[in-house]
Amino acid sequence: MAYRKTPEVLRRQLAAREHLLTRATDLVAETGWAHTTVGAVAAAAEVSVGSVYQHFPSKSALAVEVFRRASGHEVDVLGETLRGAGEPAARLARGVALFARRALQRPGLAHALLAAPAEPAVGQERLEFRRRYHALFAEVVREGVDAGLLPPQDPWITAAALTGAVGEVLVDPVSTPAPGTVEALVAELTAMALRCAGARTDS
Amino acid sequence: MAYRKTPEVLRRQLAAREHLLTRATDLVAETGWAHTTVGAVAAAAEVSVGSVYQHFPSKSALAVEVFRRASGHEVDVLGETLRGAGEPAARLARGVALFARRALQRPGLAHALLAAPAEPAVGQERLEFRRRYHALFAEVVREGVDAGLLPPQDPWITAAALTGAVGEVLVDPVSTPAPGTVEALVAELTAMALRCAGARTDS
DNA sequence: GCAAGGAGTGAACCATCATTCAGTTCTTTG
DNA sequence: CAAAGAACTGAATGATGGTTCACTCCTTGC
Repeated sequence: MAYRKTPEVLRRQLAAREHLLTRATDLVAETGWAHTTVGAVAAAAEVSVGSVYQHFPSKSALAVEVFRRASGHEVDVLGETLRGAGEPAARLARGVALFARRALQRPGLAHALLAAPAEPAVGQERLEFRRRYHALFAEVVREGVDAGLLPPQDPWITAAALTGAVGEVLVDPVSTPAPGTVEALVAELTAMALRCAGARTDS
Repeated sequence: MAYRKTPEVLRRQLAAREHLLTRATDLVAETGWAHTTVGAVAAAAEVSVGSVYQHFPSKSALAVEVFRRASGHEVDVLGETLRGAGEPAARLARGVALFARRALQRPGLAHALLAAPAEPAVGQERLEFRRRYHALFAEVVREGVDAGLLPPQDPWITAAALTGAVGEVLVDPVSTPAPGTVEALVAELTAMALRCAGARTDS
């Protein structure tokens, strides 16, 4: 035997894979899924088209991994906040604000993850992650209802509304124009979320 | 001159056009935009591919018209209800219920219109119609706020949440399984909408 | 240095569709 | 019925973009 994979080679391979993923994510955030062709990703990562297939079995697989990474991170962050300390309503408010603020910081990526047209495999993945968002929101709402802090309601519907509301705001490119408007928007969204869940705003 | 268009011929042409549109709409509702190719539409309408181009300059034009017809009808119906008689909150409740009920009656079409991946031209149209839905909802909310019947709020955000919430419920294929569940779902959605706008539910 | 074998390359290949157009069929009118 | 002029047809065309593969370039271990 004259050749064996060395740790150094493996490290380099992994790095190349990471590089492809980050460049592909950037591309998706900037241009959307439609413009993210294999050729474009390869060019952005400064490798050949063929090399992409050394790391991913197909374009779909690459796209799905891009989606999973970005979305997974959001779910984790949101989950941490929603499951944190404090009363359910307070956690809900913090979660919505965090979710919205993060999305508004990276509008392109948020749009790609939540709404932009994508190939079927990514669409499937999107459904799966939407379910996770719903589950997280629904859990907090359920807690609030069970503790008598929120009025009786179907937590799943409320959760869907919250996800949908934030998503809607992002889908419309008319929004997020002035940087100074962000906090006002977040405040309005949070207030809406609390009303939506039936929390007393006693403003 | 040996040939001139006869009213009969014009009628037949118009009928063929209508036929194409209805079959295309059915196809989109059943299989989504991706599977709705020119060839598939032609086959469904039992005409040749070339004939499609006698009625529409391009596939995009056909798709856009399919979308406009279906969505336009929904906007009209919703607008009528939201601008009808009664207090803002009552109209809002009726509008949401109507919107949801109609969507749940034709889940495939609703999904195609609100969420399914589509070509850019249709996506653009979708944005436009989403804005119309928002405007309709926002108008009612604004009326309620101005009349002091609803708490101060950004009507646009509330409208976005309402659209998003109904959309979310439809995007998830897990929903709308049992036919008997529809009314319960509509009731929950309506209650959520009223909370969302800050209307007193005084249940 | 060198043989073995993987990694990297990109032009060629292939599949999918939208679109066109030369030929055919149908309608109208004299 | 015949000529004119549309409407209809579907195979050919063209564009796009994912996938492959014969080839070159590196690394490794002797």
